[in-house]
Amino acid sequence: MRADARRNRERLLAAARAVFAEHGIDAPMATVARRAGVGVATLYRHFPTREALVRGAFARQMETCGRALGDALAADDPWTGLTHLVETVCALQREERGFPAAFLDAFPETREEHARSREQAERDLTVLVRRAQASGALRPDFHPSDLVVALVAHCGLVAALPDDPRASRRLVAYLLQSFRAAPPTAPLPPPSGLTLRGLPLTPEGGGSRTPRRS
Amino acid sequence: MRADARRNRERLLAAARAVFAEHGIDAPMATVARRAGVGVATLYRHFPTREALVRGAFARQMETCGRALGDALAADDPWTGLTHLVETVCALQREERGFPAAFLDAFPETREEHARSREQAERDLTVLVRRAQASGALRPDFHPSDLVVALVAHCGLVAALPDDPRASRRLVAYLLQSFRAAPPTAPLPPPSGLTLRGLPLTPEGGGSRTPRRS
DNA sequence: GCCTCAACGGACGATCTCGTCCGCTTGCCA
DNA sequence: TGGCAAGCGGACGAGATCGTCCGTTGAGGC
Repeated sequence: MRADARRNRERLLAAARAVFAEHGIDAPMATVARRAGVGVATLYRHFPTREALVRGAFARQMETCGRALGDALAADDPWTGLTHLVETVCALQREERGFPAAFLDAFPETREEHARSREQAERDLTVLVRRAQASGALRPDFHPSDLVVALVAHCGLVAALPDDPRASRRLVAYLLQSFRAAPPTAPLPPPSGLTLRGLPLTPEGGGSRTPRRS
Repeated sequence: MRADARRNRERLLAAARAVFAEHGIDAPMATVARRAGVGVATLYRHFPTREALVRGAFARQMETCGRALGDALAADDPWTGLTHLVETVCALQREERGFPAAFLDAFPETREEHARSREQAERDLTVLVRRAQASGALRPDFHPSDLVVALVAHCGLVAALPDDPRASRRLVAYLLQSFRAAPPTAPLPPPSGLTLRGLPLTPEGGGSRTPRRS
């Protein structure tokens, strides 16, 4: 790859993050190109689709999410691991503007290519949850899919209120406290059964569709 | 108003709900008109802006949300009232497809016209929270803005996963349990201080902007 | 230093959506 | 029943975005 091509690629990614943060991930491709100081053709040459650009722009964040699950499993105390996992992912969503939208966009459908690593992540999460329950810190009726529910809800919150880190922190605190085992609570409704499809808890986990808001 | 005009208006509202549910509230106006079996001009005559159409389509839901706060205040037990409030609003978001997006769209900025009734709602909510805390059921560090946080987060969840009522119910249950006063929990981060601006907890509360996703 | 081709840029046609304009239709009152 | 104005429909021009095509440029191997 020629030096100028590499340079332009980096410029495009930085411009994409800036533009997505400011105008949302539906911002015109031409805006990103202009911000990067290149022509549209160059943008399309490097990233043939908007999805490829989004994926490229937030690749680092996706990877961080992916590592977070591994770190959580490796932690001495499973509850601490789970807590760190939730806080890491939520902090990322809070801090990188366009990321929550990319995260949500990535969620609903993902190519089957990454099915293998997703299944692994799924198993890891199950193990983490079981261990945390066995340690007595996590409530016994917690279901792995509850983590997905929590992350998607938090994601929706920061997408709606990107200027309010306090709201995010507050929600995370409430959720983590309600996950904690406590003596006598009312039974929960049945778990949602959501899987990790597309959730970037695995390093490759990225999205494919570009759904409109519902 | 002529009979055919009234009929068309109703048709348009029904079509709008159907189309918004299926394609999101950004669906082309022409699609709504076609679904209603009328021309675009008729649509624009009845609803000059997309916002007016959205507002009209979900007016009943907005009103229900508005009443819910009054009902909560009137309830014998304030905790029961608060619980009903949250469950009513969340059930509405869960059941009417396009409503969560409309709700979120309505949120960030609202005309100052309704400032008065919003302030009233704000006061009502504060009273409700104080009463529930005095009764011992609501945790003392709960802040009225936490209700906004919870509703927006739930809204984001159902907007992202409109086909999964179980996820919604699960989140609501976790949140309500974490709001409940319990002996010894870690201190929460500072409250977000969000207000009810635009949240349709007051009968007139509707939105004005059409923000893109962030 | 020269030459070649990878890489560039921006114009352009296609597509989509918006909101208005204007001639026609029809409900309703006298 | 007749007339008229409220109401209707669809064509249309403006504006925005997409993604491609093609002539030009300059990076890097020799």
